[in-house]
Amino acid sequence: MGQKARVVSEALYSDVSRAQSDPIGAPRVRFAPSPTGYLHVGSARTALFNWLFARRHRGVFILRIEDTDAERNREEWVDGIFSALSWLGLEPDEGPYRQSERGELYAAAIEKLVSAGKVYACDCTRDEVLRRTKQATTPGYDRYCRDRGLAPGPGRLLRFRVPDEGNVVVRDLIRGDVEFACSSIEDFALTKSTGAPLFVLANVVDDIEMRITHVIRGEDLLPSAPKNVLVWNALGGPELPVFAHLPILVNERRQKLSKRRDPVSVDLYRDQGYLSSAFCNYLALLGWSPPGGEEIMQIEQLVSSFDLEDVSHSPAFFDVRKLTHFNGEHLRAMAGEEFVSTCLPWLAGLVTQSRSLEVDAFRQLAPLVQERVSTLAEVPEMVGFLFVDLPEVKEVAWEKVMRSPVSKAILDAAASAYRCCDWAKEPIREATLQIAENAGMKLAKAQAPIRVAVTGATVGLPLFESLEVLGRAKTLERISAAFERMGAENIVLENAEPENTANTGPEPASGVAPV
RNA sequence: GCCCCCAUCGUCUAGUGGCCUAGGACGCCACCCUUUCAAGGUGGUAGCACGGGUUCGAAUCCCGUUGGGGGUACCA
Repeated sequence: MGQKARVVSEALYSDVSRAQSDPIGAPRVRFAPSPTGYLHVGSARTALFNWLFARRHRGVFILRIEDTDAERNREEWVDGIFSALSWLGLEPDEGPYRQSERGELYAAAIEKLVSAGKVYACDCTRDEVLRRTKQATTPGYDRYCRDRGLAPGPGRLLRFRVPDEGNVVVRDLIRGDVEFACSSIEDFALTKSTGAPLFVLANVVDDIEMRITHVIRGEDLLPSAPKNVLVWNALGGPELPVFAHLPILVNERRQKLSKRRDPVSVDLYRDQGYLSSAFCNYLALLGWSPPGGEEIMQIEQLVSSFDLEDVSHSPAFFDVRKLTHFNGEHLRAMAGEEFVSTCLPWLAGLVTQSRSLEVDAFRQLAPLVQERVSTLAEVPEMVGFLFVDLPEVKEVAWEKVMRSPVSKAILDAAASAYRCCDWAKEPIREATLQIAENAGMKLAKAQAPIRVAVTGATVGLPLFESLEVLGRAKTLERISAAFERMGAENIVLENAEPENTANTGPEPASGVAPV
């Protein structure tokens, strides 16, 4: 942050601290999305920063739907935004306001600007403007209608009369003062030719009316900030708001996240099993870093340490791998019961018999699941073996460990040992260890065929705990099913004696892969 | 084209002139732990875009270059 920015922010922060003891001066911020059907991750980050700032300084977080464009205004388009915000826990203190319901305000503002001569009517068609722009000296619109004295009316849009000289200074908490020469700003349109208000107008009218103190938004809006300032002053608004233009979020090609090729909908992450707390945590660290350095934080910690002056300047890449790591951390930080109830909806598709029985089985293994998953979506696969009659054995798993006489011998031994041992984790482990020793193998290697027979996979939850919860009957049933399949595949049983691999040729021992 | 913003490991970042031999986190690699897989622990990998200044001293301040990005609608 440059020297200028620091000076500016110090001045503003003294304002803020004054505001804390004076509710009338408390910061008022707004998140102002347009209806898009879903919440974009970049928008979510903007909403989060606004919300955090408001919470941190005991201010007010306002939600305003910028739906002045009638063609893009459908009710379901806003519902998606509401539900995503609510999932994230970013509930507004005021609103939602809808610009489509605030037409009188804009009409009054237009009236005011017209009578003050701040705007003028223009009846140029887009083609005409485009054609003339090419040889014009001014940027954009060539001011053709500026002095024609056209009366406002149907078919004529209203343009802002940008001063010929001077600069517009945008005070930005993150970037310092940004100056724009008036000569580089075109006479922009404030209304459509139908008279309908455009974004630049409605946005400023509402910010004034809602007494917004801090405009926190994406950097892509920085070029429109000088226009906002111009209109604000023309409207005779009170003290200008302070801007804070957040660095944008980019993809791996360093371009603004696009809905066409990047996964940008917040819903997508919710549906993939990410926790809103982890999502907010990760989003907060995109462009901001906590003074302490500790990255894994709950929402309350975010609120207590957040500040706009710690926001960085450069675009940030949305890295789903780091998000996933954060999610795992948040999952593991949950209380056991909370983790169980959070998982339940993800298990709904697996329920076969008695729900309470299955929930109970899941609850027993949940602590082991909890430290192994990084998204909720991984849960069903991990415990699926509990809820079926016979597991679906993955072919690669079968190929890898079951095509061996040694494996068949282990299953054979396990079948008899498991028939009589006490059915609990420890005795099962003891019995299995005995089998391994008899076969001259490590426990790690010997448990593999049992795991495949019982769960269908080479990796999974700790085996003996899994067997205990599964129950003796199902365990034996699965082992014998695997045993029979091996018979059908002409895998012969051999002695469970310790073998001398040097003499038995290349086949047997190497047939069991360590898993 | 014009206007504006930005520039530290692959990524997110700490760094506000000496504490920097540049710190942390994700990822990756190795080892430890271990009933598989994770988790956890330990260690490692890798960076100040370039060129000029200012200064006793620059990742840090200034200028320029280069590179990247955003904006440029009767969308928001």
